[in-house]
Amino acid sequence: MPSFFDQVYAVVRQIPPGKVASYGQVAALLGHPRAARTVGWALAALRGENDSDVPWQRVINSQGRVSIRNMEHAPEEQQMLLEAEGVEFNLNGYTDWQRFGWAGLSAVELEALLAAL
DNA sequence: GCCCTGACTGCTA
DNA sequence: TTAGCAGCCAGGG
Repeated sequence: MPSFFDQVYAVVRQIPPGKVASYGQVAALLGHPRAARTVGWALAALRGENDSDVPWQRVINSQGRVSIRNMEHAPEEQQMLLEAEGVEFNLNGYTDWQRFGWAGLSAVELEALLAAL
C-alpha cells in the first residue's frame, strides 16, 4: 500500500510542461478534497532532493499564484521555471487558470497510476 | 496513541 | 486584492 506521499508524487509527475495544478486539485484526485495542506507538505519534503523527477513547480495554490514560504526557493524562482515552460503570469503574479490549468486525470488513468505504485 | 506542524482552501469583511 | 479565521489530513517525535 503506497503512502499518501507516493500517490501525490505520482500524480504530480503526470502534469505536462506548460500546465499547472493546484494543491487542492491533486488532493481531490486522490480522494481527499480537504488534504491540500498535506499535499503541500509532501512537496515541501522534495525540497532537498534535487534529483527528484517530480515537477513541484507546476503545483500552485487555488488562486493561481505561487505561495512558497520556503527560504531556499523564492516565489520568483518558481514563477521563472514555469514561464520557461510557457506558463504566463500577469502583472499581479496570477496565472490564467483557464489557459494553463491542468485538466487532471481520468478515473482510468488514475487507477492505473496508483496500481503501478 | 497524542500533539504539533505545514509550500492549503473557502468564506467573510 | 488582501487579511483574518477555522477546518482538514498525514507524518514525525
